[in-house]
Amino acid sequence: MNIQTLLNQRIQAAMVAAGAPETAPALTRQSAKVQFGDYQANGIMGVAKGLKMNPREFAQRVLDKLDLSDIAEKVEIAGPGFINVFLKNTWLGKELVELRTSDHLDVLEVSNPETVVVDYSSPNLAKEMHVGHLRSTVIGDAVVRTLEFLGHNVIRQNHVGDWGTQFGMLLAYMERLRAENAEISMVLSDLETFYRAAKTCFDDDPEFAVRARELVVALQSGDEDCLKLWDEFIDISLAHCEETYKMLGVSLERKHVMPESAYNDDLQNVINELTEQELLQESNGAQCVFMEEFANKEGEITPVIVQKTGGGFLYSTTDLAAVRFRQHTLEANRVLYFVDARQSLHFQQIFTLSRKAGFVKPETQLEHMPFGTVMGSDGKPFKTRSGTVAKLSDLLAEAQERAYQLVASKNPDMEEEELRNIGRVVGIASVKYADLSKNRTSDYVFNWDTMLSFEGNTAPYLLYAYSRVASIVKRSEIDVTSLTGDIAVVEAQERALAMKLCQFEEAIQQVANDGMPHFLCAYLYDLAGTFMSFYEACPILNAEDEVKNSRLQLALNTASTLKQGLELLGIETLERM
RNA sequence: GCGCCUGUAGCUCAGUUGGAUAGAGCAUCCGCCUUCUAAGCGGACGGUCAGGGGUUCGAAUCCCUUCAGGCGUACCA
Repeated sequence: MNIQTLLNQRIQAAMVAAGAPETAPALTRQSAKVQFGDYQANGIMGVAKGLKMNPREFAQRVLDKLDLSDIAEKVEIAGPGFINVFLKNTWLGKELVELRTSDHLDVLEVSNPETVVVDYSSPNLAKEMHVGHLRSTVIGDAVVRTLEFLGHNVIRQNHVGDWGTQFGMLLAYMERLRAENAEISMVLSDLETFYRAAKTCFDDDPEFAVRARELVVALQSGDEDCLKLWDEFIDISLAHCEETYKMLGVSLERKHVMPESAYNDDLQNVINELTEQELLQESNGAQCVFMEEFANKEGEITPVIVQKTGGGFLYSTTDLAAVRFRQHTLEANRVLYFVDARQSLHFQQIFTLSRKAGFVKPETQLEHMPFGTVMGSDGKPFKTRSGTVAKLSDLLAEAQERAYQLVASKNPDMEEEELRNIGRVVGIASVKYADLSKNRTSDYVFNWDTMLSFEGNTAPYLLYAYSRVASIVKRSEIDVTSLTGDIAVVEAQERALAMKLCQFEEAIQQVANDGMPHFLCAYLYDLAGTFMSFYEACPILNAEDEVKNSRLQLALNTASTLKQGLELLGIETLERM
């Protein structure tokens, strides 16, 4: 149930009936304050102006055409011309019974599912995943889960970097180790060390550097031995990624990997098509596209280089090939790119060029979902104490250890095994939630203490709230599937909780539209807080039968909404903590 | 130089696309455990929304400008 949409449609229809143009927006929103009711329509003033009418007078005409008596107990005109809607408690109660008996939290699957291609995570396989990959991976995964929950056809694309000059260096080092009869898979168990060792050889040993360059050429010309070596490296590196995904609880699998190298055979075709369409222009030996959209005031254009002097291709070329693939083979209606904000210009260029070249249909949406940088407390990009970029797996291990210490200190009597599991869930959840709960586009400061705190908008608080609800449901010893009867919304805290529960769909709709999971986080935090207040004020298990039955259903709805919401964020829940 | 992003309470962050008296958490202070998990709840304090100008019924939000910071800007990705 999406109350906002429902009210918006009905108010808008009333506005049209009252003489507004068809396109006039009702702008129905959740009310800013309790005294303004549950929902407010903000569109009246703007429309009245267009009609050259007094806004309050027009609001009255709209009310004359608006019948909300089935769901609202009061609809009033307020201020300069707002329409405030106060929903009926009985209606909320009925909706909550719907919610409880629905297997989908009463969220309607979209009637027109889209094929949404989501490009996220996309680490470079030359190195291990580090903290810089956290945001794309975690945010992308939350959006993917949300889109799927709403019924869209989602195609994950892990556009990993598996090609380029640095692989020559890595392959040369593998070759050397092999000559020394070292066990390659063992040496590659720590990719970070491996990379650094290879780099040292490359910098210090001229012979090695020559060999590295030879291997790049061999690799790109399809030399079989070289490809075998490369395959082996890629396989091990991907296995590292998968380990991290598993640890993180991210839904990416091997089948979602669509590496850069997969487009190799298509790159020349991209150039050919651009040539045919007379979009290409040679400049300083490179093949470029000059688009007036990227001109400055003096008319100087920042070009897109699609082929280097000497014939080599670039990431632009690969991205263009990927756009074509996603349109023509995957048949995307919408393509989302969860990539660092620093690549904004690059994507603007790729998207604009893709349209000019007809690589996508006009109605296909290409959306860059940029995100900010994870910062240290010094305000600079997050590093470890030693000053290196933090490996993601190390970071996650530390999170679990820190959470374990916390949990163990609060539960001295708990079994070690359970403590470890709670530590694992809370630690991972804390890192993910700290990231997800911030506005995607801004930078944020990485801070262990705040993310692991039980106070405020944090994973521990939400997990605790969930375990509290779960505990109530369990203690009731009632087969919850057999619950029947009405949900009576009486006390203020019951009403606040009821209202929140009915707004789940609105929150996830925002996540799907804008690719911003922090809307769902804010919602869940609100919901948890509202439940806590209800929990303090309204006894559940000790209440009389009918009240108990009603409140238990409220608790049950809270539990399932929290659980589902966290699941959409890719966060596990705990029945006890 | 040019372009993009950011600037909101002492700190960390929201602010539903232009709506009503700008909201949370932390910190500080004051209350609440013989009843369902106090890892909790209730309350208080705290603001020139970086500065200035403009647009209009109405601006943290849109436009112009100044300042401060970050990032990008022709053959890395």
